[in-house]
Amino acid sequence: MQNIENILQFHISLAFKTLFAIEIESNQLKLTPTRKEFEGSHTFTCFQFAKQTGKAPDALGNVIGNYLKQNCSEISGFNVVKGFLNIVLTDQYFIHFLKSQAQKATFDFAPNGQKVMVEYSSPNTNKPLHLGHLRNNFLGFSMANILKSTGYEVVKANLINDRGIHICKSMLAYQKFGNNETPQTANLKGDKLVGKYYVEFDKQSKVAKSKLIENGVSEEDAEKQNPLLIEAQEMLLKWEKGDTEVVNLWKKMNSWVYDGFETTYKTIGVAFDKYYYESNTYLLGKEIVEEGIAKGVFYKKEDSSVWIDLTAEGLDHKLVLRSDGTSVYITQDMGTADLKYNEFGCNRSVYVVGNEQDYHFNVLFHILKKLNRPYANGLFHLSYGMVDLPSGKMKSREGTVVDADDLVQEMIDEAQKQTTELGKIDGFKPDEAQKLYYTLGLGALKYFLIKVDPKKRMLFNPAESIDFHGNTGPFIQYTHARVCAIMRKANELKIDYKNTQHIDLQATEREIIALLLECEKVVKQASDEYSPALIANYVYEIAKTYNSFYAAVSIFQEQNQEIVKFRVLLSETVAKYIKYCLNMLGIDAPERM
RNA sequence: GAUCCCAUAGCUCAGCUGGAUAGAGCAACGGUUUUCUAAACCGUAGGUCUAUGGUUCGAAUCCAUAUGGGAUCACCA
Repeated sequence: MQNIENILQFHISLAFKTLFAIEIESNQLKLTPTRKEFEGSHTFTCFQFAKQTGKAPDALGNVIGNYLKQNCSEISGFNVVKGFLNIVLTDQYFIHFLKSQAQKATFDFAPNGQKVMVEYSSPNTNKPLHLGHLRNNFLGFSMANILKSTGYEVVKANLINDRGIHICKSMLAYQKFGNNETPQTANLKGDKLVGKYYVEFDKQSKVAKSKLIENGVSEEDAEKQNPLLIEAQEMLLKWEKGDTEVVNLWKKMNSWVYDGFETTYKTIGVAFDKYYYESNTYLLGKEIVEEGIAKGVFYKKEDSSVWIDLTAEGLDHKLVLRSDGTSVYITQDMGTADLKYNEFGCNRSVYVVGNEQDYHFNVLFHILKKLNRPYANGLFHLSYGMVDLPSGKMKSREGTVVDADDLVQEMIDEAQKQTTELGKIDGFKPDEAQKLYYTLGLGALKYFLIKVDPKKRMLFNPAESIDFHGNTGPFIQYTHARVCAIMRKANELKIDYKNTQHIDLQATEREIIALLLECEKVVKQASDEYSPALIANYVYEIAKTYNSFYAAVSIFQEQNQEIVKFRVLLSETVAKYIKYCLNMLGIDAPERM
């Protein structure tokens, strides 16, 4: 069945052609949802066509409205208010649409033959995951689901930053102060144990630094002369040379961290198809530098450092290789981009990375375009804002981070508290109840982090637990569970709702179906614009409108059996849409709560 | 110094590819349950859309400038 918006646009375009001999492309005719206070579901704005048709907006609306009413069987009527043509669809069309949706096994788009990689999470192995990582993980996982739903073949990748000076800091502190403790002996998750030594390094190096300053060394020199930092740098050199002792320690501590991360990933419900490790990729990209010089994209300075001039793009001159021939970050990112493409051949590639790296990715993408990489035009940086606390930015060294595992547990506990208070788990087995707390706690957390436009920074107040009422995950989950209760009763009563006949609809019923008509467009937009938030806000709209309907009418008390059937069908379809949308966000839709 | 992002109700956010009287949730106040799940629903109140100018039939939305907040740019990662 063809999309109603296209049908309307087609007929409006035809109206312009027939009535005014004006050719307007269908997709130039913008339709907006009709405001609630007017009758209709789609609105066509006439102002912009007043001049070329020589008619006042109101008159134009009437002429087109009449044409549509006579020529388009999906339209039952129209009204014109101050130049806005509000189009009223027939109830038959709404019901027909509902029935067609009820038959669908899935709302996924047909495969489009394109392949996309979504790189997200990408943690450092020197400290545990925190709230900021959760935003990244939920956005990335959700984005992968949305792309998959719109027809892409998706590869979820995690590029783990497992080497570098920050890792050596944890290693050094462990070596000095760790007494060979292990996650088992310390009874700590592996990532937490390693993180503990990262903090310890910072603490000890501050002590060492202030001692130097006491002895008359300047602030700046004390930083450079700090013996702990020097040792860490030496350790990094040893690692690069493959020193057995250092490498073994590195392997041991990283394996602890990976165990810890896997536990967290499993809990928060994210997964990856491919892991990349910087220890394997940090040397990549040098041959691309050579290639770039040969192509004249890069230039070499006298000190043999290599640069790119991006002033024409409004950026700067940017270093791509140091004078000593060693890589910088962007060198390996070029190499990794090639590696990914050679391995998976994705024509699109999404990097879910915080907005502090906006400039970096801007440069990287410009470089890859200049190097004529076949995948260059499909690159996208899904940049997201920081999660701030009321006190400001989270800082791991200052202990002001909200730990991911702790927060998840708090959410589950809060779900348990609220569920128990409401007395909603009668008849639940203990493990079912536990699963529900988990589903609701995670649902609240994920929705909270996803509903905000990714590019905006957002505020999290630890003093106020994340809400379970209003515009929240549990509200939407609740609506789903409500419908499931309806369906259980409908099945009990053996209502043959799939076979619903044509009836007259209520305004609120039309409103719901009009929303469902929007779904495809919203999902497409979320996919094209890389914004899971659009789906979050959309599914909330559905839940809210359905709850309004639910309170306004009675389904099973209704005398007319055809109306009962219709309402059950409407309810079932709403539940399917809610579940579909929530699942794209990585949120489960419970059947009871 | 340069560049980028952000600013909407007391709070948290939608709306931003120009359209009708700027919307939700939370918090506040009032109401709704012998009926399908009240984590809900209905209502009241709450706004100089940071400011000024411009573009036009029409600006929260586009442009310019200013203010405030954040981030980035170094042979750092």
